[in-house]
Amino acid sequence: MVDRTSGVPAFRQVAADLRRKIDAGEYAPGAKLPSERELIETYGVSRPTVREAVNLLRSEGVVDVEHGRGVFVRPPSNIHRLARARLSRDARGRNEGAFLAEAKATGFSASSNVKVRFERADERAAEFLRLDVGTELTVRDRVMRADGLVAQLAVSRLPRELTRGTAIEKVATGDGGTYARLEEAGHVIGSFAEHVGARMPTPDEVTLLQLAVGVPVLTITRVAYGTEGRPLEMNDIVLPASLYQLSYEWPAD
Amino acid sequence: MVDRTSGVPAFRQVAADLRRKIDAGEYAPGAKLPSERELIETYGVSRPTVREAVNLLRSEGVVDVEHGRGVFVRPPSNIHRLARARLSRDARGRNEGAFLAEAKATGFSASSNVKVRFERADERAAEFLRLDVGTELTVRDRVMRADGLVAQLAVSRLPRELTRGTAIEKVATGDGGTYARLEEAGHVIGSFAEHVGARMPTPDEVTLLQLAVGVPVLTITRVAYGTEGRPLEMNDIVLPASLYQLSYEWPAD
DNA sequence: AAGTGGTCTAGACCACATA
DNA sequence: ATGTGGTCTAGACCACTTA
Repeated sequence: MVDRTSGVPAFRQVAADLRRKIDAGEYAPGAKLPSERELIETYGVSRPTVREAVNLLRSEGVVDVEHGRGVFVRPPSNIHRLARARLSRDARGRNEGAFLAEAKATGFSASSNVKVRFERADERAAEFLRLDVGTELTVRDRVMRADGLVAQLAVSRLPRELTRGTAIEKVATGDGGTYARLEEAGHVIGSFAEHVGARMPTPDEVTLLQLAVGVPVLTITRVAYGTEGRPLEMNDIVLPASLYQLSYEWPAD
Repeated sequence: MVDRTSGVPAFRQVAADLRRKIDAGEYAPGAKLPSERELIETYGVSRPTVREAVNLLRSEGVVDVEHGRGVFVRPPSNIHRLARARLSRDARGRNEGAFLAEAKATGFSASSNVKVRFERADERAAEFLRLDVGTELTVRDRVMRADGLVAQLAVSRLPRELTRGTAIEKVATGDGGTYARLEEAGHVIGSFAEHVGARMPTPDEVTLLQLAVGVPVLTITRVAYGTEGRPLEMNDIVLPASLYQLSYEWPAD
């Protein structure tokens, strides 16, 4: 039963009590919570109030709701660690690119859908690639799947000048991927930078990545530089935060 | 007005229409959306339906709601870039530690509250620090503020063996912070690793970090290793994803 | 005082999952 | 067929902000 004199809204009291029971293990991961009708009885509140409480837990990523089945404690998902080694020349030598390298390493069957298009650099692209706004870019738009589930979105942009006549402008870039083709064309990669952030997904991303409510996305903007420091490629990557962790290591200096 | 025959729920249609108008610039960042009573008229739906639509936008981080004032398009916030240089020996030499280094660099006045305690290593800490479960740890629990606003939470754990008799067990560690004291005690730092993820905040974090609805947190687990590769410290850092971006760069190999 | 969002109720009907 | 969540209504009263 909720305390009507405390000043704390009823739906927050219900949510807090359920959260406490989940944390205490009273409802284990994967377990079903009482139905909305039962919670109405238990706490003495109306259905909209119960639903507001459940929605709060949902947006916190604590529970999953399945229509017709019930409300379940969200089990922790297996986190894939992406290490910078995924971008090493060795990894490129062995297969098709960073994503497929990782997938093979973790025993996943992987595939990816690619669309290639050309566009003019906007302000952001121009800054990362150190070009003038309006410079022609080759854009590779990829949806990557592991075991049939969509796992990442990636939009790669390169100055078109670097990609003319290479397989980078084809859908299939061949073994070692874009970076291998760049190096064959004489643009050896000297260094990488990654800028990592997180935000809530757009509705499009929710659909494409099949995201549950309350799951943010990690965003990575990766820039590949040539040996003289010239930016060769920028890659905007979006991945479900529930599935990935990014690992970086470096010597102290 | 909503289309009752489309099969798309009314509150989603309202949310989609408002989102479209925001994206199109019809409501600029910071602008006030029509009041709930106005939206009821515009779309021909009940108040709970309007509120459900607004809640959806809120959980996406698109709008902020202010009681008694209205609903506003959330303006983009200034993103601080945290680069790995924040952990360099140079930065330590100049000031009190990684967080204060960053704050000074960006012109913020910064402060931090620290609590020191001792506890036994749980399974996770034991794995990161390569110790046996139950080993005694020194734990430094920090709340860091920039210009009075809470900006990050950090929980640092070290084998107590390394901290006995040092200022690391005091609230004030002195110039250069924990890492400087570790090196003075003969434990020179050889490398760092950071494991980055994101998730929705717990209710406690929402309070401490004064987070708006729809803002995820970035989580960093940083491990500092000695020159022989021994883990010296692990640091669990939580920061609002709306305020920070993490940058890493490394030479191609 | 007037306008805004915050909370809550008591229902109704629909859609999905399972037996 | 039954139980589950999904959507929606038409109110009511409260709390905060601004004038």
